Amino acid sequence: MDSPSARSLRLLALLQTGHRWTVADLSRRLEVAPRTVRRDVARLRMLGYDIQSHPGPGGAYVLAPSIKIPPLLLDADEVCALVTGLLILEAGLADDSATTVRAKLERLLPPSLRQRAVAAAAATQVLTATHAVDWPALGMIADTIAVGQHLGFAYTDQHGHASNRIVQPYRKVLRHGIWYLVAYDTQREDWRLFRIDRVHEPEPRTPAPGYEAHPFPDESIHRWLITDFGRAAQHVN
DNA sequence: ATAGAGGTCACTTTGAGTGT
DNA sequence: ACACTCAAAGTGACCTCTAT
Repeated sequence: MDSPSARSLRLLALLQTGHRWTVADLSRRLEVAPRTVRRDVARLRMLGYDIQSHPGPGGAYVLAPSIKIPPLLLDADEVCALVTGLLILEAGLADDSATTVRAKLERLLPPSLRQRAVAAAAATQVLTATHAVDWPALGMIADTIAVGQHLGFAYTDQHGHASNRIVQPYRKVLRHGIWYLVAYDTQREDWRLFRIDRVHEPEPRTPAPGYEAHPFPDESIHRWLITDFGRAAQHVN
């Protein structure tokens, strides 16, 4: 049996089809009693969704035709957590990408939750340094990690020395507003840490035939990042 | 007569708190 | 760690009222 939240999400998805749904139809589709369907409808209305009903013969539930709502169902605490997370990200970024995401989220939320999102944003101040983020590069790195490709790029180290690298990317890490790439350098045959803002012209590379990916030497990437990252970051490539 | 709205009650499930 | 208790929430059944 679905949890109440999961069932409400399914109910919302059914209503979004634009069809007129009787309680009997919905109770069959959701495999719950009609009374439970009505209670779920009431819950969605409390969240601000405009679900219209027509008493009497031929009556049915229908989502207000002017309302276009995505299948997004969050409670007030989850909205608060999500907004806070975006604010932390906003504070660490030099561009407005997280800000626009938060604006879109607010537009998608029903009124009562939108009020919570706005309140959470207005009441929160995050203090941190900001750094420019190369989103296309981050996206490309994520893709290459996901599909097991290598990454080729030009790199300028902290001393201004330029070099060309081909690496097996492992993780991108955000620390103090700076994005790093943890990767195995296939030419130097060792693990390296790269600042992504010093990476230029990254492009996916197909690994050589027979190449076997290097597993990260420590089974706990998280522990490594916590205990060794500070030292490693001081000697970043 | 049909169908949605909503109140009440009993039962079940779930999670927190407590004792051993 | 485990068992037990208890409160809260969810659910289904039954009912009455209202609108068509």
